Amino acid sequence: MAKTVEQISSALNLSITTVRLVLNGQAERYRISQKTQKKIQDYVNKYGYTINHIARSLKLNKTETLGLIVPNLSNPFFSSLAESMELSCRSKGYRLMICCTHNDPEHEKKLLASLEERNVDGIFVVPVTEETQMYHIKTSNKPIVFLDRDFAQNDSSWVVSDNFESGYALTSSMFKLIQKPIVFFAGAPILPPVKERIAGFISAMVENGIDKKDCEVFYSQTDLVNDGELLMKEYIETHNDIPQNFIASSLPILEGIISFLRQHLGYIPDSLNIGAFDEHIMLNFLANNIWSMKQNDKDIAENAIAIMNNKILGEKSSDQIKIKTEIISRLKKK
Amino acid sequence: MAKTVEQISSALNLSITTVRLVLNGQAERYRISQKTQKKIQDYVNKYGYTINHIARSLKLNKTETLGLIVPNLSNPFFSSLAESMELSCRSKGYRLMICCTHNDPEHEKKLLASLEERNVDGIFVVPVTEETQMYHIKTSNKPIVFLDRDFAQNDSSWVVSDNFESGYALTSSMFKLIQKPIVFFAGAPILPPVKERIAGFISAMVENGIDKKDCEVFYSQTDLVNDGELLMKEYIETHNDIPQNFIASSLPILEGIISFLRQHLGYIPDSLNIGAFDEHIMLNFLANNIWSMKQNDKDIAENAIAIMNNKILGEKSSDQIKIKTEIISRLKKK
DNA sequence: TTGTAAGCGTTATCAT
DNA sequence: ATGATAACGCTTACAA
Repeated sequence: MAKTVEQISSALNLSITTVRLVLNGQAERYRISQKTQKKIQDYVNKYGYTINHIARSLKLNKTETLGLIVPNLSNPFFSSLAESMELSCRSKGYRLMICCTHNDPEHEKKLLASLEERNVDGIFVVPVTEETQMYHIKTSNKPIVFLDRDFAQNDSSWVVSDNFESGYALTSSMFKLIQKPIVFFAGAPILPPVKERIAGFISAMVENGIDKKDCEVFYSQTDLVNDGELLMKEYIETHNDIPQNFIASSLPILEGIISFLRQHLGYIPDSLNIGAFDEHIMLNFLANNIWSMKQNDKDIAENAIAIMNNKILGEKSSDQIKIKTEIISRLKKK
Repeated sequence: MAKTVEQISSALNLSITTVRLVLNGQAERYRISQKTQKKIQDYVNKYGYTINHIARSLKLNKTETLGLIVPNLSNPFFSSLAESMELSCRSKGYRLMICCTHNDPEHEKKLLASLEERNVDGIFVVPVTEETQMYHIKTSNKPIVFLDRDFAQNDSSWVVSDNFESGYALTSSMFKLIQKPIVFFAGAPILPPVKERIAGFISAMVENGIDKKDCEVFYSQTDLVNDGELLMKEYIETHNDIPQNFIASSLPILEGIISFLRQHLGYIPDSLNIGAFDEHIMLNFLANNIWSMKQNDKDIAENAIAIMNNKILGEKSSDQIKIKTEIISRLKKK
């Protein structure tokens, strides 16, 4: 199978050019005779022909492939982002190579290098640290669009959610119902989205008459399930009680918090009012009042690929786009 | 940046071969002078060098890249499978290209063709239908390892979970506690895993003295959230009641079931006993007794890549491996 | 110790 | 209407 053009042409006693012209649909333009066309078509129908994209890439110096580097796929936000990115890329005629860094900065650098070696046309990155982001900006010679977060605050291109607004809206919504202070469990406050969500949270609290020093924020190191557990543990140790109203800065953090409660108490009190960043249908599983801020990953993906396309086409735009989030509330029926 | 070997050699007035030898770590073998080596090293340190993997691939006819085709990434099982696959591949020196079919057979065929055009060294597929699986087997000229399901029942290579045993174990475990008939909500019974899980379920029920005709199985078309909702709707319409004890054939189906209950009743009765295929930490969110069968995606990934490696090395093994699953039970404290 | 040259399968340009 | 050929950057065998 998988004849090359060379094989086809020699089998049919035609020149490579002739075969290529009909294979590339330029038969009419060059007025290749019907007979020749048919001969070639028949042969291809019989034996098949799969173009060698590698050779094509070498010649044209483009691969029609883009790279996506995310921390992981177990965070549902990243997996749905990856899925949306893959869809958007394909609709623009690109393949997507998805890689995970597992939060390892060195790994992230190696992945970027490896994508460049493979000559992808452009790279999307959810950077793990400020340092890696700066490194990529400095060393890469491919178009880069950063996703989900921007540490750099320079003229690099990025598409992120409007996290301040998101934190503000979530907090306001919750406060309207519960009228009480809310605790914020923050995964990794080094991450700009977390920082901004906290800022939005505090801003909304203050606006609702809560003193800034009464806004409790618990910090952790990373955005993983384990840290959610530690955060809740820490709260319980310091307060000798569980928090009635809280917000989790990401789904993995929430997963950890709930897991810890389940272990600690044996159940999840359904009186808790819970706010969450990122939406997931499994939030339905909770019996509580629950508000979640859904990021619009389709929108993020489409904007990101549009920017990338511009860059590839040589327009040196350095676009920076904030995408609106949407609140989903699930309230108990009384 | 990104000098090519050609550029380096002409800049330093050395031959291409010389530069290449030191870049490929063969300097000692060919006794390149220290001075020359240093000159090259310094230059590369200063200007950088990223090998053109595309050109290399064209010459060597291998890309060190594998393809993975899954239905989607929103099903947490597939996203964690993809993550594990990516890890395993990388540990063996391969890149992984992840693509989603969104359950579209034609799409699946196109993706496979496109991976072949890109000359990947091998392809992992979670096939959507028997027809596509057969098609791949017949038309592909790359090594293929099927994952999660095998429709073909011939000598193709696959790695799947032991789904009969999985269904049997889950049902037995649940029955031990509840001693009552259990309802099975089946996503897409055309899928071999679902079929086998049902067979295991029935086998366990019968063994526990339940008459086979009292084993209720509700069927649907696909494995998506929407079908879970329809299944529960159908049950409620025919029984005028909700099922006390049930099993969902996949997480999306369970998500649909729970969502429907939440809409229909306004809450999830915590008396329900729930069995689920595939594990997810968010099952912690449910207040119910819940048993889940965890597939060992790391094991699946490692076996799959091992088989692939053999195939690539030319050993015509057609391995077929069933991976054990593990039960996770979360029982309410009394 | 260093250099030369063929070839991988395309594309693109120029001849016939 | 069809054919010949250079070039993309790499590997590899062989020559000097």
